[in-house]
Amino acid sequence: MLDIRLIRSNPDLVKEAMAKRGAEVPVDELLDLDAQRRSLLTELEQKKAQRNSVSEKIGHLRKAKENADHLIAEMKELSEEIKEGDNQLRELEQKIRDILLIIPNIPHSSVPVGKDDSENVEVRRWGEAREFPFEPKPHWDLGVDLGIIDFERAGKVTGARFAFMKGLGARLERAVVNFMLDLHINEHGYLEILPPYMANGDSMTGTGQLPKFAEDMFKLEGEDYYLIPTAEVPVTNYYKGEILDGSQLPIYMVGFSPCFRAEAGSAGRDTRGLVRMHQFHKVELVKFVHPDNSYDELEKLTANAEEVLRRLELPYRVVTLCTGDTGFSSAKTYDIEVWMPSYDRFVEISSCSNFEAFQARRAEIRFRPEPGAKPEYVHTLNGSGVAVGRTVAAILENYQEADGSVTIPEVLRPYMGGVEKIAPGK
RNA sequence: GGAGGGGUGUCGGAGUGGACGAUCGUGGCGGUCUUGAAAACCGCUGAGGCGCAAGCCUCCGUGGGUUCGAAUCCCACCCCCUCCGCCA
Repeated sequence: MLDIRLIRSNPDLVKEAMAKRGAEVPVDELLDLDAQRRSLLTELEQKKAQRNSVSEKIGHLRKAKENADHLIAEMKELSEEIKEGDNQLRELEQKIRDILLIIPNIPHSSVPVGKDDSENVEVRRWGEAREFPFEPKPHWDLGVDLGIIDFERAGKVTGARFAFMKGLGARLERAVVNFMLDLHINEHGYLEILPPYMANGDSMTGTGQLPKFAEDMFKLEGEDYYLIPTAEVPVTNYYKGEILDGSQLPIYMVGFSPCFRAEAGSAGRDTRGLVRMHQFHKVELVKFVHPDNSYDELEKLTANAEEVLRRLELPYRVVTLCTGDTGFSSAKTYDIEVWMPSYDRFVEISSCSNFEAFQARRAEIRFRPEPGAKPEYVHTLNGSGVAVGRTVAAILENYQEADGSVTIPEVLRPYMGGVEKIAPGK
């Protein structure tokens, strides 16, 4: 959510930013509603001040056993007006909030202007894509042939875009999770969080999934509970409505959770394999930081996510998303893309964003810079550290051998009980 | 799921229709005293909105309602605690 005061004082800046994103936003309507709200508020406050002082007077008269009927009659009328005004005000505020909640964040000045993902800018590359002396298999064939992934039975038991992981496949997934968590906890200084896997509508609004992206989520019937699309939701909302002590910042948290996504509108895309599932695991990095250094924190967070791929020795690149491709709540996003041989291109495996005060304002997460000072909004950041299913897919594909086996990356072997290879027929 | 109790400021805990944005204690900050510290004493100490300011308005779990006036009365919902049931 943007600060209404910014929109009021600098509407052109906001319009320009929205144009860069390709977003249609009714700024003028908003300003008109805001002006109405402000004049109504002034009028109402005057009336309330009068009501308060006269009501007090009535109290005094009553105590003194004097007659106050004429004042009461007068106040009855004023009260009616106030009630009506309050209703109008509530309506206006609702309309204003409804609009504010669908306005995306303003892109940071360093974000390249562009219309879609074709205009994202590569900032660095790491590792070399392996040359295969044989035709590499896609991970879904490898997984099925090795007997470690079963898509077909998942289709029977649940439906499309689900999978069973079996045997060493399940173990590999678990190893990847533990490796990532240990790295971020022990070496990068994050606090481990195991969050709830459902969150209420208010939390979903806080991080920006609602109201615009309801169709992307699974909702429990008859409840205000949604399956989380990412641990970002529960972990960021952990401090919802709170005022933190400035000395606590920065706060680093790493949450592991399954993620549930309806994938509405992606019918026909990535229908095979582990890349686009209704349920997948993700290790998510979340930061609450001082506004002055949130961009340094974004660089560090991205580096923390990259470290996962370096240790797994998976080739990747980092791109800065352009204005048209940057997510709704984000001011700046780096995507990390891993090399996927079957796609013959890089595939997104992490998305690292600085939301500045956008989420903090929605979720009311503030900090007090100094004892006694006024609270300010924190800046929130998050990034996948990284997506587990896609990591497993990338390992299978990049580490496959001509005989259909898959070598386990060195760093994962301790987590696999020393297993070095997953071979067919085992 | 059933029965009962409860949600008030950092925390504890008063307050059952008007002088209560809220007694008191506690914690925090500042000061007096002291060689220093502790103790004692004095003062300050929630959030938000509008305003240059003075000041005004709103907020006692949330949302409605009654009333000239609501922390206080009524209704609904949420959360917490205790007991029972059921489970992992």
